Amino acid sequence: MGRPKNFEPDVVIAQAMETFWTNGYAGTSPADLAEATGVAKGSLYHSFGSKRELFDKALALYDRVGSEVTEEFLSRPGTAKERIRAYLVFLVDMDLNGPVRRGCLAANTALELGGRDEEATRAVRRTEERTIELLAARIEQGRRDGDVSPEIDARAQAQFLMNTIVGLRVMARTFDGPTLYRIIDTALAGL
Amino acid sequence: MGRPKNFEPDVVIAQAMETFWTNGYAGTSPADLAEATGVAKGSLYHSFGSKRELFDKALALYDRVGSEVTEEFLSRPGTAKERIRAYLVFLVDMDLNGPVRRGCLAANTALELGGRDEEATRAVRRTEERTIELLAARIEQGRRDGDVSPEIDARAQAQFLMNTIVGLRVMARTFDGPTLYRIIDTALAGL
DNA sequence: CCGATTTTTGACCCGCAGTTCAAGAAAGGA
DNA sequence: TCCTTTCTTGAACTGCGGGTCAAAAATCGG
Repeated sequence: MGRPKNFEPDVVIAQAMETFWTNGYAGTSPADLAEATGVAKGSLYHSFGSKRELFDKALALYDRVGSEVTEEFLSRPGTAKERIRAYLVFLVDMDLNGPVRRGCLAANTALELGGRDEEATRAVRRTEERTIELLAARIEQGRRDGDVSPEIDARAQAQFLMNTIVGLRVMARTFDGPTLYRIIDTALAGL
Repeated sequence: MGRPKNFEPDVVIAQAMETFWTNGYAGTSPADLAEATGVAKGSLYHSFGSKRELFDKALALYDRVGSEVTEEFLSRPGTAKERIRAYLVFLVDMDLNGPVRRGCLAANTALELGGRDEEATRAVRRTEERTIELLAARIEQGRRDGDVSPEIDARAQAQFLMNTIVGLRVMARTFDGPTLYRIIDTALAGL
């Protein structure tokens, strides 16, 4: 009972995520969120409590969607190296083709709030860990399939790739496509 | 003539740099700068014009100091791989040992202002380019010395290393020392 | 010592960020 | 229909961020 919500909370969270992604946490005002979602400020506070709590929901959504995309990319047919390259290229292209280069929400948050904000730091780390797991699993599978050398330490390699990804998404702010693609090639030379 | 300045502009810029480095551009208020420098707000505005202009000076200083340190590290005796490893370890340790993990001012700025702020983006890119040059030159020298394979493309390798550095300085916000050192090892395996 | 020049400084201003709130609107139940 | 509950919304409030200013304080040349 009571008056029904006249918006889909999940949709609003998704719109908020986009806004935070583009403008950063501090760079997004309640007014921005109201405009982006079409929901009045007061109503947002009523439903989500605070800007901060809404941001947490946005981070969680980003984590879910991100790991789905990663899984999807890595599970398609091909060698480990091929699939991982396709994934990295996809990430870079996402930045290059967008109207604004916004990088990775998790990495952006790590830089903006990392160390200063307990909860945000944990959320970011969770997202990174999960990606590392997925990469490590795919490399492991490559070893079983025989397209990855048994010398390779899957987890170490996955952590290194995670580092490369984070780097790329920051470098995408300042460097051009060819340079970024060349970095991908060099990073994957060891696989 | 006129009343002499009560402070060393270079010292104030250095103190401002530290503050921006720790708290970010948006996260640093004029009041913070006044407290960090011991100079009253009005006086800072009189001398530097605006928060933004002071930040530009801070970025320029960071660039100068950074390239000196890089040069210093790479020019010591040893193979290219040894010297570059020492440099990467130094950067990581800097973050790990500090009271707060603040990463790299240039990378932080790339994320905070990159794409949105013309001047800042250029400054960051300048710093990154310079580092790449220094790394490429050292690798080139390694090739001449015979400790680097002639197969290696010095510039591509340098860009890749720059990417690794940027990644490390973001990952330092969320990951522990051993993981970061392992990433360095993996990244340098190809040299 | 006086005026010209340059700094110093806290007080002051404007606007906006983040939040709260009171009044009203839309449901369902008795 | 009226009451309760839940949601909606713009108005209003508080605090602070970035910046300006007027008056006082150093310094120097004449």
